[in-house]
Amino acid sequence: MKQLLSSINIKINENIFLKNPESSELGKKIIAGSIDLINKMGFEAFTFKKLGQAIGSTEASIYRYFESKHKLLLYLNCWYWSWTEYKMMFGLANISSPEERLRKAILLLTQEVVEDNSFMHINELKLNQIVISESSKAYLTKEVDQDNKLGAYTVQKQLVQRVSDIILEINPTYKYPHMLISTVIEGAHLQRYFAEHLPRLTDTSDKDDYITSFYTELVFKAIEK
Amino acid sequence: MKQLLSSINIKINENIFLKNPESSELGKKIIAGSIDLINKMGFEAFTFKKLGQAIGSTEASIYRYFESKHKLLLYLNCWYWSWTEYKMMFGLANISSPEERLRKAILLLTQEVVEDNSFMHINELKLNQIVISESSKAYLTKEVDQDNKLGAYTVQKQLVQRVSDIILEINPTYKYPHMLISTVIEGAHLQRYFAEHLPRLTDTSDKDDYITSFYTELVFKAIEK
DNA sequence: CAAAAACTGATAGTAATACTATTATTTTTG
DNA sequence: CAAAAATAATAGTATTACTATCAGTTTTTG
Repeated sequence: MKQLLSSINIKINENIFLKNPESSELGKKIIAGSIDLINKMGFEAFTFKKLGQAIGSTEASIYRYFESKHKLLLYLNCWYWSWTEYKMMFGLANISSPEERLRKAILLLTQEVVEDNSFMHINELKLNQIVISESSKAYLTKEVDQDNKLGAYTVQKQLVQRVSDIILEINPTYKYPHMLISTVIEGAHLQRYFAEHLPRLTDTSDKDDYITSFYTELVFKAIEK
Repeated sequence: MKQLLSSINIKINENIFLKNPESSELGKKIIAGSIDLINKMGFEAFTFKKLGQAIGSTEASIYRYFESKHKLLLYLNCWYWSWTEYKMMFGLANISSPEERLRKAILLLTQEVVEDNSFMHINELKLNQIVISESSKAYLTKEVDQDNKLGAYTVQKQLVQRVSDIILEINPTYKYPHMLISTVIEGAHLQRYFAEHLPRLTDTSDKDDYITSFYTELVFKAIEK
């Protein structure tokens, strides 16, 4: 898997950047550095000036890659979901039972990212943290509709569609497959955040992965005929 | 209900404001005006200067009520959830069946706010929109833990606890009542946002309230013994 | 009812942010 | 190796998120 993934390069919608960060060393430093910095200081406090200092470059140079820090966040978000989609495609291949495929899909969507597959310059662990804490800021803005037109959320939609299709394979009459899956995706991230910062909004345990268990059970009961 | 609610005044945690906005005309204008403006332009573009202009006052005067626009958002959030808790308390009173209480609770948590009970200067409809689009920004920050210590999220926690207790009344062995309810609360808001801006992440229909139906079904199936 | 206290508005000021523009230098590539 | 492209260095602008000061007005309270 590690080998396999490392040889694939994740393609990001071209509308999101001005110059592809994968196309140069500086670009890669911008991505790696931003993952680091946003994780450390939060998206609000993060600036291109600070990023420039951190990676030994300048504000102006970074602006040649991304129009704004909001676009950079869209980029990271896109990357994360494309990466998740790849993991999903490989993870579900060769599983014939739709129930097993669904189970695996939920696992992939809800489990904690622990190992760093070290996708070159991208630390998936830190990126996962960012997606948990910051990604909703990528769409909860007055520019959603514009960004949506640019295709900034296409990958998420695809992912939701893909898993919804599995649900419909199992129960073709289930009425809310998209709602169910988007509830699981966003919910799982939120529950991880709550577990760390607002534990009374969730149920925690040291044992196994409560979050995955909860959502797996939830989905299978929901779609039961 | 309208009469009843109007006579109650919602008490907000004193740590959140510098001076209680309920204590003066200017304070009330700040709240009413901010609900209006944040709704119109989004939290990011909203500033105290613009608010001052909108309500015929000044930036400096507003800063005497709230330390920052973030604190003002916490205030609006607190107000909304306190209001929801009141609606819940009245709505659930005298219902003896825990199943019926749970059903009503889910309805109150997931339904669209349509009428404006006109709680004096507060437009609940607009406030509901703000909570949908902006409230996650109230906790997805690097200051969560501090704000949590101030008690900024106490009402939400209480609400989750209250509904969890109903679940446990129905099924005392259910393992994830808090996760289930916080998933419903946040999920319902998110689904409304998706329905408006990212419809492929949800399932829509013109007919009845799909969101309430979905979450009601989800919860009852989840807690089945 | 007078003095004190609190409140508000007006104005000014600061450091930082989110950019844009210009030019010089370095690197790439044909 | 020359032309083109990319980057660094620097400067500049409007706006933001505040803080500070002060004077006039209202409210409190002894």
